[in-house]
Amino acid sequence: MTSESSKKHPTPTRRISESTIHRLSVYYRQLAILESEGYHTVSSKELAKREKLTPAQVRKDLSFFGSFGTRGLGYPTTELKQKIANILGIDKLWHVALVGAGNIGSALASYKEFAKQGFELNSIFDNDQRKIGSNHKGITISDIGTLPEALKKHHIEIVVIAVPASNAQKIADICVATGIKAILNFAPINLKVPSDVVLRTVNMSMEMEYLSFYLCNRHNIDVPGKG
Amino acid sequence: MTSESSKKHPTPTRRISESTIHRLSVYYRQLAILESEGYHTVSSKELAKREKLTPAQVRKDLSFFGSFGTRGLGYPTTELKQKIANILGIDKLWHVALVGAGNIGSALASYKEFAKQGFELNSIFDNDQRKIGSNHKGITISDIGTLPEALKKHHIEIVVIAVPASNAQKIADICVATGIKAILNFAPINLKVPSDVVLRTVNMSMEMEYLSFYLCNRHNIDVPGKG
DNA sequence: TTTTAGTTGTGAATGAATTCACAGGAAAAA
DNA sequence: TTTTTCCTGTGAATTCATTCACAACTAAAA
Repeated sequence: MTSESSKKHPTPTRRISESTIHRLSVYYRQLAILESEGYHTVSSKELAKREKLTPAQVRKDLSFFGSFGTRGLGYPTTELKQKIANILGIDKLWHVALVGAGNIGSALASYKEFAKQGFELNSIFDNDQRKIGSNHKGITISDIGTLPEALKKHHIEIVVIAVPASNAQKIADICVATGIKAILNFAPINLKVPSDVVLRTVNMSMEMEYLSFYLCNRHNIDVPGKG
Repeated sequence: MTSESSKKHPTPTRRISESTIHRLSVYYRQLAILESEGYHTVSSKELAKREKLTPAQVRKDLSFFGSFGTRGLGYPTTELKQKIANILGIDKLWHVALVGAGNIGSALASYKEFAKQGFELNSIFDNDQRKIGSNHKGITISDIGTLPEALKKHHIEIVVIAVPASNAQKIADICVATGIKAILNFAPINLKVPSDVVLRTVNMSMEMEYLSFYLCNRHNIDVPGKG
């Protein structure tokens, strides 16, 4: 961590929309590309063009967190990338545990993008005796019964749930009871967590259903994002 | 398909938001649960309570597509579920192809929820000679070079892309050229497709980044959905 | 030095999504 | 039959997100 990254960005006074946070992730990726292409600065216009957004949107999103640009010049590529990393909290290492070593869990354990962004997966849990003790990409699979103590011992901050829908709520409850405040859920079920715990659910069937709706309706109606 | 399901719902006259479509998927799942619990009717109040939404939101979402309820009574559970299936287009069989039989691709091929919702995965493609010809859950993995003709031959309507980011755009271009109008992308890259093709991208790193942002900021600011 | 071209940051205007509030209707109780 | 209770469907009001439009500033050219 550089001294740069530990400098705090101004605390936003207003509610930040989910869309804005999502776009910050998008800007971060595009800035990495611009950096690799040798650009030292980038304008909101160029950034917007590359992501099919409006320049005003880019500037407004960034303005919630501070003034990072120079009038007449644009934004310094590397510095802005670093600032966004700081805003998103990805300029530090997060300790992540994975629960469920089935099909999706195994795929996630092998997913290299996580590590690249500072998400360190160092614990995997399962309830299948045949899997417990075995090695997956250098990580030993632990008994799910040891989840509470292991979460504390390894200072886990984020739990990825990839167990069948029928077990997911039970796992979520254990995580919440152990003090976990962030859960990424792949089970196709609406988990209930307290309001101070942030939950993101990736439901692949629902993504397919969106595509299906569009295929059925694209001749009749406008669809968002399809100017 | 019943005669019920082929009856057309009224064409919406106004743009339907992504959020509304997403919530229709949510209602659909909750209606299946209510049905299994023996409820013949359900009020917008009850449906809202179970999904942490407002009753007005539920009624408004449904009203874009027609009048499905009875004043004083609520909505007929089974019938409404069927109507939503019809709106979403999941009361028919969709032909789906998967490109990429790596970690994520393999997990998706084994994902049972797809088949349950009428998404029939009947073709898998890869460029790895060791995988081509082998069997995955009863589906032979084909050479990616045969993609264009195979998409036509099997009447594929939806393509799931699960190849590395570096190859994803190339695959998307092939799909678009072959006439595919719906793509579900798992590669961590912003694919470019024409405006008449619907694209959904699932980027797991971005989901993690959202959690990270929340963990960093929950003490300072409001976060959407966390009243 | 002055002018011109370029770009940010932000209050105001606009547009979109959600919630309110109530007329209209259905069923059950009185 | 009449009254009461319940619930939908929807126009209006409100809240939230995006876009506009321009003052403020920078750099480079004249």
